[in-house]
Amino acid sequence: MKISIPKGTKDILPGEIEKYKYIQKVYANLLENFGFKQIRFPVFEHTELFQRGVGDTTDIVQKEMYTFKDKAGRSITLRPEGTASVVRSYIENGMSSYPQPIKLYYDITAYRYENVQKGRYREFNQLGAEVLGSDSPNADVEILNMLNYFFSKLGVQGLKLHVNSIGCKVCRTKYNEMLKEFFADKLDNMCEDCKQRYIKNPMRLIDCKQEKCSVISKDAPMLIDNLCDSCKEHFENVIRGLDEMNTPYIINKRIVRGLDYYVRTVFEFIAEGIGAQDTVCAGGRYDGLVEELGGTDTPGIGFAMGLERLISTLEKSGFVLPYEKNPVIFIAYIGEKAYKVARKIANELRINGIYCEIDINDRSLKAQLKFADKKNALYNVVLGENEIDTNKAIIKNMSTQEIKEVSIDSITKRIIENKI
RNA sequence: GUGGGUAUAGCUCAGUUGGUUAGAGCGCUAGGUUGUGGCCCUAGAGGCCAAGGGUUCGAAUCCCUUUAUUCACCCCA
Repeated sequence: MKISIPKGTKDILPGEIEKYKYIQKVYANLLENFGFKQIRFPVFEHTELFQRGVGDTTDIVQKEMYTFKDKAGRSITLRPEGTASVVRSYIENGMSSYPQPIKLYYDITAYRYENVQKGRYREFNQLGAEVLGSDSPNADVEILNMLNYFFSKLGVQGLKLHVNSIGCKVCRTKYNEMLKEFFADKLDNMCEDCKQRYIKNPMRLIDCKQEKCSVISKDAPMLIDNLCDSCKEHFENVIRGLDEMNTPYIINKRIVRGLDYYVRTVFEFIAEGIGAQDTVCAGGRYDGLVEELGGTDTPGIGFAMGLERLISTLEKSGFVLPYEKNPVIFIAYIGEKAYKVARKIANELRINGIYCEIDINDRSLKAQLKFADKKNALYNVVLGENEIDTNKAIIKNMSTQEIKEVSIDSITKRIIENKI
C-alpha cells in the first residue's frame, strides 16, 4: 500500500517554496519597520484556550479543530489560528509590564478539519500580527494602512478592503433585540440555519447568502447605524484616518466576522477570481479577549492572512514570483585527477558564498554539461589533464557563448570578484 | 454534515461497439567514435490501468462497493 499525504495538506516543493520565502521576507521587513517584533508559539495548545479564546459557539471550535488526548490525558488542539495563542503568551509572560502597546507578528501554519476546496486546506500558512494595549482608532488605521501598503508593494491587484464596525457588547445587546423584533414575523420564510441563528447569534442573520433570506434581511436594521456613541466615534475616527492616509476602502455593512472575540472594527481584504474562498486577509478589534483569557482588561486588534490565497491572488495579477536560484558556475571535469582539483575549486567558491555546481555521479562530460544547462548555470569551465598540466582553462558564458582563457589558480578569485 | 466531477507512466493525457504482449508527448538515464550544453536521432528504465467484488470465453473499457482526490454549499485564512 502506497503511503500518501493526508487530505488537505500539501508538500511545498522547490519552485513553489521561493514564493513563500519571498512574501515572508517582504512581510517581516515591513512589519519590523512598523515596530512589530516576531513571536513564535506552539503548534498545539490546551484545547480550552481555543474554546474560550475563539469562542464555543463558533464553527471552528464546534467542528473544525484537530483535538486529541496526549499521553497524560490532557486535551490538546492544533492551533486553528494565532490570536488566542498570542494573547495567552501576552498574559503568561507578563507583557503588560512592557512598554505599551505591544506589537507582535507571526508566520505560522494553522490547522482546521474542514472539507477541502479551492483556497481552503486543512494545514495552511498564515501571516498575522497583533497590537495589544491600544484602544485608539489610530491603531486600526495604522494596521489597515500597513496592510494596504504591503499588498500594493507585492503588486497584488483586485484586492479590496472592506471595513465595518460591529459595535461593543453594549450596542450589540441592544441591536440583537432590534433584529429579533425585525425578524420575528418573517422567520417562517427563512432557512433552517437562520432559525438557529435567530436564537443563538441573531447578528449572523444578516449575512446569510440564501436568496430568500437575503431578500428579507435587505431591509433589516444595520448595526453600524445603531452604534453607541463611543463606538460610533471610534468608527468615524477610523474612517477619517483612512481618508487622511489615502487608504482606499469600502464600508461593507454586511461584514460580520465568525469569531466571537471581535468588537468594533472588523475588516477583510477580498480578492476577485480566486474561487469561492476569496478572503485573503481578515481581522478586527478584540478589546475583551485578554480579560476573557484571564488577563487584565487590555484592548487589542489584529489580523491574519492566508498565504496560499495571497499567492493565488498574486498569480492572478500576473505577477511572476521569484524562482529557484541559478548556479553562477558549473565546474566540469574529465578524469580522477581533474576531479580532485575541480572539487577544491567548487568548495572554495561555495564557502565564499557562490552557488557552484559540480557533478558527483562520475558522469560523462556531455552529461555534466547537459546538467549545467538544465540548471541554467551562468558560466561553465571544463577541467581535464591538459588544463591541469598547463594551468589554463576556458570559462564559457553559457548564454552568450563568450569564452575566455584564464589560469586555473585565478578562477576562484575571478568568480568571487565577478571579474571574468 | 450535504451535493457534483474525476481516478491509466514522475507530469499532461489518448485508449474505438468489451478482443491478444497497454500508448503518446514531456521528463528521467545512457548513447550518436576519444573534451562543451540547448536542436535533432536512437535505445532504456518506469504501469497490479486507485482498491475489492460482479457480469463475460475475454474487462482499463459494463455494473456494484470502498478509498482517494477535486469543485461547490455551510463556514472560514
